[in-house]
Amino acid sequence: MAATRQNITIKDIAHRANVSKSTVSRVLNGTTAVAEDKKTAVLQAVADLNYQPNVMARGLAAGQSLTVGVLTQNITSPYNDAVLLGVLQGLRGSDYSPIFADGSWILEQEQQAIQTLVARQVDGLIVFGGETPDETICELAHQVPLVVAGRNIAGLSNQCVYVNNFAGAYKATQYLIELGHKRIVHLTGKMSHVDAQERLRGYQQAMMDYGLELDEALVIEGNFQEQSGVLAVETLLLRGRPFTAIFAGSDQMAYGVRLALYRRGIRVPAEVSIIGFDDLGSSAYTTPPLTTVRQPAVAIGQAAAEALVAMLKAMPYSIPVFHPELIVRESAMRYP
Amino acid sequence: MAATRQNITIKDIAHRANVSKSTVSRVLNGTTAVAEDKKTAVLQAVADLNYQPNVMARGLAAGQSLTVGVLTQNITSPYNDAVLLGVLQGLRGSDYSPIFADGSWILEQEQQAIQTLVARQVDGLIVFGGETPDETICELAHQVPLVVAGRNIAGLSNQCVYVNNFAGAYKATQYLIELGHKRIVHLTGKMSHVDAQERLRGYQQAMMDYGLELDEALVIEGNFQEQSGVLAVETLLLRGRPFTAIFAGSDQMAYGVRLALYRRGIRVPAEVSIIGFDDLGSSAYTTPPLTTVRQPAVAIGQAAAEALVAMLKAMPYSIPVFHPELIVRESAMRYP
DNA sequence: ATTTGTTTTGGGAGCGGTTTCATAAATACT
DNA sequence: AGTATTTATGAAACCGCTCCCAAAACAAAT
Repeated sequence: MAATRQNITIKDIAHRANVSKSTVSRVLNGTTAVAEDKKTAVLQAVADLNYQPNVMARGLAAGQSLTVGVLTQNITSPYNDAVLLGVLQGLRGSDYSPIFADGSWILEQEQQAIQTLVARQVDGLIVFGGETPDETICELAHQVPLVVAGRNIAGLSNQCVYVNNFAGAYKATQYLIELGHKRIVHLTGKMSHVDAQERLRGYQQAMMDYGLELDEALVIEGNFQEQSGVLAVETLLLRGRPFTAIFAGSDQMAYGVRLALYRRGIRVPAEVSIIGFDDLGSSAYTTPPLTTVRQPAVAIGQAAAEALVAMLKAMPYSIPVFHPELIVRESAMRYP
Repeated sequence: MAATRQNITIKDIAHRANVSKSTVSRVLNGTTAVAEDKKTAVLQAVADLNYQPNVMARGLAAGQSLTVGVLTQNITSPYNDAVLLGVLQGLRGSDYSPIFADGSWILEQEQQAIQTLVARQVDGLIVFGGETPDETICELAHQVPLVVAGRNIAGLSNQCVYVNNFAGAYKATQYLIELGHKRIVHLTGKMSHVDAQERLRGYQQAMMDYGLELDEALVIEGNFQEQSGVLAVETLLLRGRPFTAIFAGSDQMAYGVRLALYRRGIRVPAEVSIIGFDDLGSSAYTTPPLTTVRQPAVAIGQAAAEALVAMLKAMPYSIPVFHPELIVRESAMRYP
């Protein structure tokens, strides 16, 4: 029933079952064969006393904590949240519990967070993005099993789970082009993030492949957030360069773009097409519903967690490749 | 620099500083006065060896784990995420680290999650909503310090942090009424949640206070998610009862409502006004920007965490009262 | 029946800290 | 100066569990 707080130990049940502590430990962990009768006696005692092993003692003795550290980055975007949810799901059922520490995209705080996690003897680490340089992470990877989510680190790519941003951006751009658009704006994320860089590359490649001009004025740097979307539109309008479509590097920015256009009375998609990136839950409910590139956020988190658990059990694991998928809804249409 | 994995113990630094383990422990915890010279020697050794105390060992010995358990409910809604972020922030700086377990709004799984947490000797618990009956939580509260977020439990209200849903709903409805609306729809959340019940009450009270008819047909049960918003509008239209405004029990449902109306070509707010509840980040960027009742999600989480930490330190604490605030944007207007 | 080989089982030494207790040193008091 | 107090410090017990090791129990083989 209710969790009885702090008391009965392995000793108690050893006594009650008339065996030694060692034997109790054995049946509990299944490390060695134990006579059937003693086994049931132990199990009975465990049930009777509602025994719960002390995880800390176990951890101390066995040298592992059965926890995995999760280094988050200021959980704030719906996308990250979804990945996190995936992690939780992926861990469920395993014996591991997640313990969080936040880095807030600030190098120093990240280091601090990692310290905290390591001091807590986490058995493994899941690292979300962050500002920590690749080499530092590689180094860290030698000291503790780790999986990186949402970031691809050179020399560690078999421990990274991410989607091909380049391909996703390419698809989005290609889609727009094939709809007849020629003056396509790309609103990037924060360019210090690899994701943003890759998406820009995908956009550029698609434009080039289709023989379209790469106009500098059509690329605007945002920061993944809504507000930068509205700013971008204002900048664009100010510049006066014509455009018929906007490919935003995140759904959130697409929302901002949408609103700014709405404010100016510019119809979507009749006058300007919009396409986003992420496919947040609410993107299916914007007006009009947003055409976007889906990143399977939950699946990514789950894969990361499962891979880590497999690593910890020294079992073979493989990280699936995640392909971004174009979700066609109603915010983009043929031009002219 | 990099976190050195698993090795130097208190013994090492005791040796290096030419003192006993006890003394090291003392200077580290400041439990007893220690001669100045030995103290600096210890500190020096700690610095030299980059010593990190083993949290599990410390926990075992001291009988506390310096972790707090967080019982989440299927992190999935942006609102919950924000509260969670607040918890993380509130814990930062304290010595406590959060460890998560998810209940998914499923009673059985919740129990399981709580078990897990308790087995890990968490020093305190933060409980998010959930299906666990009030009494069970009260009982639990006797066994482990705990704070409840987003739910008000009778007889435990000084350990609950939440907003006054009734007042928030009242405000929203009142606002609509004062704009001249008379046929106001209320789209509720899942009625098994107290929040939804309270909001409904607030709506009803406001209607009554202003002498407006309480038409059963104008109340529709949703489930907090977007889809139930579109369903609601369809139902409404089918019923054929006229209405000029919709007060949705969550922003997400408001999004759904907005889309359904858009589909039917019904203008917002010209023909129908919409008002939501929560004030999610993206609600400022919908078209039109959503008028809604703000719940200070992050602050709530933070308050919960801080209160818990205070409890654990046996310090006096008080949980601030959170007042929902009406955020007037553009989805509601005067009628006629 | 004795020896050899296999399981089972209990005893006990850690794991890395904290904390009680007793001792040694330092300070106070008569 | 001698005794009573008050610190500062180290030794050792303990937290609850795992796991090595050797003793015990049982089987098989000579």
